[in-house]
Order: sequence, then C-alpha cells, then structure tokens
Amino acid sequence: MTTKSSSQASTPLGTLANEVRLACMRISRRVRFESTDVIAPHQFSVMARLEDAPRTSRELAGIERVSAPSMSRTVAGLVERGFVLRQDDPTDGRQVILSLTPEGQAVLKDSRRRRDQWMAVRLKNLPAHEREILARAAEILSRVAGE
Amino acid sequence: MTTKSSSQASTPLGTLANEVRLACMRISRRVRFESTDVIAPHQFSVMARLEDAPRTSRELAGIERVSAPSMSRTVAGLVERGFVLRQDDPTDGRQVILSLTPEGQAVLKDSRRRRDQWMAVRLKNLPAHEREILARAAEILSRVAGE
DNA sequence: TATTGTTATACTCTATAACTATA
DNA sequence: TATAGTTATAGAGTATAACAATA
Repeated sequence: MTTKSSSQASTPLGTLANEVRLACMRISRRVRFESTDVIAPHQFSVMARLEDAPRTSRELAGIERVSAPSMSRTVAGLVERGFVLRQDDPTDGRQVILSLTPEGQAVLKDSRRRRDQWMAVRLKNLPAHEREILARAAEILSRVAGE
Repeated sequence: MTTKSSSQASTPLGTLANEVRLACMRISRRVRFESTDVIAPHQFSVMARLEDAPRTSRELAGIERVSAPSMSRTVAGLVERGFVLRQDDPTDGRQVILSLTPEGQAVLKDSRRRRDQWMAVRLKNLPAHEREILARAAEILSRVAGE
C-alpha cells in the first residue's frame, strides 16, 4: 500500500498477517502434539507464572484470564501433586501465597526441555541464514505479542 | 533482505529453539484471546480440513488426532448448526461424506478475517524491513511445522 | 459492605468400551 | 471378521451462582 521502499513487492498486510498467524499456530500445534508432557498446557502456564514470582490465586486468574473457581481447581491439582506450595499470607488472612516447589521447578524445566527438543532438531537442519531470519523474527514476534 | 551475518556463531541452537517456540506460542495465545469467535478452535480446524476437500469422519479423526467418537460429536455439532453437510457415500453404505455448506464457508472466512485483524493492526505499525523478515520467517516456519 | 477463596452445579471436549450397520 | 460410525459413560477444564472467612 503506502510503503514501497523495499525493492521487493511487499506482501499485502492482510496476507502477511494471515501467513504469520498461521505459521505460529502450526508451530504451536506441532509442539503441543509432539511433546508428551507431564503437565497440561494450562498447568504449565500457571507454573511458569509462579516461577517469575509467588502470587495469589486471584492474581493468577486475572493473568491467565480464567474464573476464580477455575484457577482454584487448577492450583488445587498442582498442590496435590506437590508442584505448588500454599502459604497463608501473614498480613491478610483471606489470601494464600502460591509458589513453586523444587519439584515444580524441575517439572517446569523438564517440560521446556522436551518442547525445545522438537524445535531444535528441526532448526538444526536449516541453513544458517534461515536460522538468522528466525532469530530476528522471534524477537519481533515476541515484541508484537507483548503489545 | 541481506543475510547480514553479523554474528556467525550467533544464537545457540537450544536458545534459538526456545525463543522461536515461545514467540509462536505467544502469538497464538494472543490471537486466541483477542478473537471473539463464532466457532471453537477444534471446530475451526475441522472446517478448514473440509474446505480443502470433502472427507469422512474417520479421516478427520485421523488428521486431527482425536478419537472417532470425539470427531463424531464435533461433526454432529457443525451439522446441527448448518455449517457441515452429511451425504451418504453411494459406493459404501457405511461411510458418510462430509463437506462445508455455504454457511460454513462464510463462517470460516469470517473467522479468519477476525483472527487476521488483530495481527494486521500490529504489523501495520512495524517498519517495512521487519515485515519482510516476518514474511520470510512465516515461510520457513510453515515448512518446519509441516515436516 | 467489599474482597479472597471455595463449594455446588452444569456445560463442553475428550476418551474408552460397547453397539449397529455395512463390506 | 473387519470397518465406519454412533451411543453410553466417565474424566478433565471451564463457567456462573452461592457460600464462608476476613478486611
């Protein structure tokens, strides 16, 4: 449309959006299918949040955009399996501080390793210049996703 | 784009795999959250398969890697809503040929448009050279995901 | 009265096992 | 006997509504 600075004919914005989105969804789908994981996606996501910092159930529900009862159940399952620790907040009796146990940290690390393995095997077979493009794209996409 | 081998031993393979995977998952996650869709992800996926070509329930179950009863239910829901058409196979009475109705095609198109919209808005704000990187990355990632 | 969290209940998507109809 | 598909039943994950405990 407006931009013509590039020597090559730029991909129309709608088409590019579609291609980028589809590519990302295909990769996510394959990674999900290939990795035989100990924890489910939503559990992984919650544990990753707790890795950054201890949080309350309410905070997690807000971040993950699920209802309070749903998060309550997810957390209960992780506590039961020994991956998450519950501690009463000394300053506010209503709240419960949730954090990762060493077992939880190990599970999270192992889960990431399995997921990366599938991708690493495939990236290994790419020529160097394509890997360079993916490195740049990853930075751009992460920035876009965080907006 | 120039290859611009700024750093030959640039990103370690494991790190790159992690960054690319995370970037794709973040994009997928945001797209999923942002798009208020008429159809659920698994329904979208099935309808997209039928757009390529009419198929049987069994075929769809295999492609989508779900059980036959699960696919049976998913398809039943789409038929009930008028998005998918059932037709008895004249050569094999056991089989049922499934295909998209015009309504189904319209829903699929609309769903794609909504999903692309979120991405398009964000890509619009990127400089041209970054969009070029994403265009190339999309092609590479689609190839990798299809392996 | 407002907030944090849980329990009660229901809906959806998934699965395995058992069943019907056809080859 | 094998295959395509459905029905029966159960297990997760999600939601809203109602409840308890604390601020």
